[in-house]
Amino acid sequence: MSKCGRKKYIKTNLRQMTMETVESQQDGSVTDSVAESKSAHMQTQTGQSSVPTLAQVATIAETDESAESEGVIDSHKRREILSRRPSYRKILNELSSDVPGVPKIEEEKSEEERTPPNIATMAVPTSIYQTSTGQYTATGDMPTYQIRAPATALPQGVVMAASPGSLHSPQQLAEEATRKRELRLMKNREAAKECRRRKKEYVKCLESRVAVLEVQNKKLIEELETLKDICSPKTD
DNA sequence: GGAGACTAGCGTCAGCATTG
DNA sequence: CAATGCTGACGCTAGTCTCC
Repeated sequence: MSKCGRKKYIKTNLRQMTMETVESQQDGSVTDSVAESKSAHMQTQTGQSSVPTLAQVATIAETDESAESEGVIDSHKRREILSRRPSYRKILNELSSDVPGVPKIEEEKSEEERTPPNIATMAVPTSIYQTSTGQYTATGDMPTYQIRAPATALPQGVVMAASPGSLHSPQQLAEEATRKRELRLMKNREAAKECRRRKKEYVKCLESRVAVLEVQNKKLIEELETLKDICSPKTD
């Protein structure tokens, strides 16, 4: 980032942080979801609790209006509240079982089988659209993009170490630790990309579903009006 | 045209879930 | 039960928009 951008960023965040601080100081309870999530995350930094989802945060904000602080919630209940929701893949697949036309997010395995290794493929963004009959249709370019990290694509300088038993010196151990870290970071990087892709797909799917339901709702309302007219003809 | 606001996307960390 | 996967949150960067 340029220095200008960096400055902008800091300023923006300072403003947000200030506002959050003011809010939390004003009423003693956190109403801002962002502030809530941030504070929750801070707790995780100190090893206190897990991170709530946005929806969960909203729920917490709603249900805990009367509660003065988190201390009121006993640890078990809080754990339930903060429990993790299923992955986007699961949610979308459950969704797809309700609505036959909704495309499933494909399993990792099949993606790998489909995509030759060492090849990064790019496709135009997935378009999930509805047909005139209200069915969801997924175009053929379902995998929005896939940048597969080839098995041999370890970062430069990262060498496949020998088995742990053959490591002797502290230096070797340090190198092994570094290598593991690099590997983990690389995998996590890819996982994060994939996760974001799925999330976008999931959101698109939900948006499509909303569109379909809105159309259906409109049609039903019109049908109802028609039936009303038929059943109660005007008496002039 | 410059400054600030807004947005999208990325890398990383942390912690729960899943798997072997 | 350790290793791995998944995902929310955070910090950051870069691009675009809007206002002056």
